[in-house]
Amino acid sequence: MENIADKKRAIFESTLVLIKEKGFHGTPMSQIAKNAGVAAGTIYHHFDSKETLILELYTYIRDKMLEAMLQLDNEAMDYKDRFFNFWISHCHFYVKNPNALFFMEQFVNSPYSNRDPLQENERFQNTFRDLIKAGVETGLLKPIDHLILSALIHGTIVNVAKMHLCQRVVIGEAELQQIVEVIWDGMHQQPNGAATS
Amino acid sequence: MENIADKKRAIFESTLVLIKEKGFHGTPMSQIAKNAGVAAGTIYHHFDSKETLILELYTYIRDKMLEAMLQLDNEAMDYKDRFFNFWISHCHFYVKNPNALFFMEQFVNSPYSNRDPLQENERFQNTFRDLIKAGVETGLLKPIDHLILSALIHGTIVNVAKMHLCQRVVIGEAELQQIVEVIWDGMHQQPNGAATS
Amino acid sequence: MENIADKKRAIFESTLVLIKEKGFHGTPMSQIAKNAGVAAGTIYHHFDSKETLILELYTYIRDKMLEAMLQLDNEAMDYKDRFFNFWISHCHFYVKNPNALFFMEQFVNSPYSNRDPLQENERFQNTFRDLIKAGVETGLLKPIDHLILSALIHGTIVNVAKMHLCQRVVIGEAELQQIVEVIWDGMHQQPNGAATS
Amino acid sequence: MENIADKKRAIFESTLVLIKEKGFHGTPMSQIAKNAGVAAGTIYHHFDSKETLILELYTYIRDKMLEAMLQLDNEAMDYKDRFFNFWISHCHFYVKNPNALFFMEQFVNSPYSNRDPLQENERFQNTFRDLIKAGVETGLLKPIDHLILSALIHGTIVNVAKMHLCQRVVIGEAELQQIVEVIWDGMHQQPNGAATS
DNA sequence: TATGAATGAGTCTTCATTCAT
DNA sequence: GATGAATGAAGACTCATTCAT
Repeated sequence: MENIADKKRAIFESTLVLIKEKGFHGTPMSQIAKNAGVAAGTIYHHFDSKETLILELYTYIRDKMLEAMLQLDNEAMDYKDRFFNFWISHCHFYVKNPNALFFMEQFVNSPYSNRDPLQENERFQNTFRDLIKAGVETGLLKPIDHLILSALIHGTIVNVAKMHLCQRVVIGEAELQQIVEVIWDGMHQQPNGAATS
Repeated sequence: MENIADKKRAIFESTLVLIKEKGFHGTPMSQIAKNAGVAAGTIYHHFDSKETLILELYTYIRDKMLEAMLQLDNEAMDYKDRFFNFWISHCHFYVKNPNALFFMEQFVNSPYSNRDPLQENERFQNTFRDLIKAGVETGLLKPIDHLILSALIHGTIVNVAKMHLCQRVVIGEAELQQIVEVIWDGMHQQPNGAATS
Repeated sequence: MENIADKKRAIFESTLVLIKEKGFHGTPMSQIAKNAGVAAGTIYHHFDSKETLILELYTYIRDKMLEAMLQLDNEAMDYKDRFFNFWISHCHFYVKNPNALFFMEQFVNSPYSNRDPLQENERFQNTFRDLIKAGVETGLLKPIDHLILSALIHGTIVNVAKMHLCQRVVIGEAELQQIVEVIWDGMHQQPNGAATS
Repeated sequence: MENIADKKRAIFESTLVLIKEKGFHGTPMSQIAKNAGVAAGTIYHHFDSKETLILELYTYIRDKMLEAMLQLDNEAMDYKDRFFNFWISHCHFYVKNPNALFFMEQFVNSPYSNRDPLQENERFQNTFRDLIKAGVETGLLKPIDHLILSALIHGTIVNVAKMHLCQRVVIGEAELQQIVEVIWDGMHQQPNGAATS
């Protein structure tokens, strides 16, 4: 039976919607249950506590995100294309899943994230990190600690997605392309090693 | 009286510390009061509710941040220097006020920020926006919607500051310089109008 | 089928163990089921409710206790020996079945026992009462209401067994003998009718 | 102000009544609060949790009991009189405070009592123990471990009080006197050292 | 009969807010 | 204004019981 997985998914999605609207605190388990179409007690057959639910929801989203991002990726592709792909598909994911974006942002800035074992998630981190590292090692990206480059990339993705979702600017495919160009131009290293001044 | 302002400040700082540690939900008014050295009821002489307190705290921090950022700014300076200054002093502010960073990040991603009239804050936004707009208009920055550029800049500042505070990379003045260079290189438009490819 | 009786017994024993450790309240039906090796719903094929289960468990234990106590009894024996036997075998039962002791003590002091029809149990009461009554009637015991004498006897048995189980004193066979001697000396009536002063 | 102590007392008494009627489990904090004339939350200003409340209630009762028992005691009195006094005033206390009796009996047989530090209560234990020890040392009582004698005494007190309260026998002052006589006769040692056989 | 996932009423507990002093 | 005890609504969580399989 797919039932169990289905029920968990229903609870995840219900939680996601409510947390986006009301925040962690503003989202009672009773309402999560109601919106998921189950009884309050049922949640506790699948998750030990509200905290566990949120922690697992985090992992669930990371997995979905990774899947979405790998769909277009291909190690045989040109580095720059892979770089662009990554940035854009990550951004797309957030734009298409705004609840996920707001959840993630609340999560990483909340005390929950400190308690997270962060191991499952490493699969996501690793994939991303390897791409950046490779760029630095092959000299395509400037010689800067890959963690810093990641921070820069991730920061831009999230903020651009948020700006889009807040409807403050229209950001179509053309704009996205233009934006990644900016990121790339900043991180890219000229073949002769001379970064633009 | 300075007393009132002092008491408000004490409440603000107490709130800031607790929210960084425990999050909005994990921070009861009673504890804010205790850490601020006042009685629980006293907070309600200064703030209508917990929500008001948090909303005002947001403004309080924006003001402090603006003040910090304007200290080194000077309209007579070279554009690139002003740009660098802005980025770096903003980042410095967060690094020196980690509680403020974590508060702001929780705030902007919470349902609180949706209710914020966003008017007070415009002072901050305006100052920043004008700089970016000027860059675009004078052709020093690529011709991209200034809101997008702001998003990119802000995203990088916040994420670099977080990475620094999480102690995952050592980020000294040299690294900061190097990082803004990346941002600048990405946004800067070559005099001849040809952006790097 | 022996199966049904076996299953009931398994449920009884599981309940007994858990109630000793956790008390009535701390013992969920689900755990009783798990420790008994059956499903939660199965219990309800054998008992109408948790209350019924506990009420029947009470009877189950009374029966086991009576059986244990009658094993050494024999109407042909000397009265004093029967008296000693009763006291000691009752105490032995509790010492060998500490779970039963703790269950009974919780039970008789709980609101459950008020609802108990107390009929089944009379078999136990009767056997015991008859012995005491006979003692009074034959003048071997002091002329005191047999219910009072029973209370005295039962109170000493239970408390001595508890003291033993709490490991606060070592109580071997010699001590037991000495203790019943005390009880007997107190209740026994001198042939000449003069009770000790 | 006596207010705080008064409020605690009101909560204690409310708890006592309800626990006698409904048991630990059947007594919700909300009802304790209502019967005590306070709000549910108020209880938590005085007690950390339901468990703490019950633990403190235990101590509260021990104290009241000790006080009642010492009222008639006097070291200058004849040993036998003190012994009788102790037994009877203890029994009286239970008869006059049936709620206390049922609470104590539930308590000592529940998992709560295992967590009790049992230190405060030692005052009670010590007073009682000293009396018994003195009896053994002076040869007035049979040479049996004082813990065993205590168990016998306490067991009889509690069970006689219960029998009285269950209305199964009328136990007046004359009967009480007669009963302690039984206990005394059992434990007392003949001057010539020959216990009755 | 046996199962065990699902139910939802009921519990303990927290905490924003009030108000008499 | 300041205090902090009191309030009680609301939330997380438990568990006896049911019922479709």
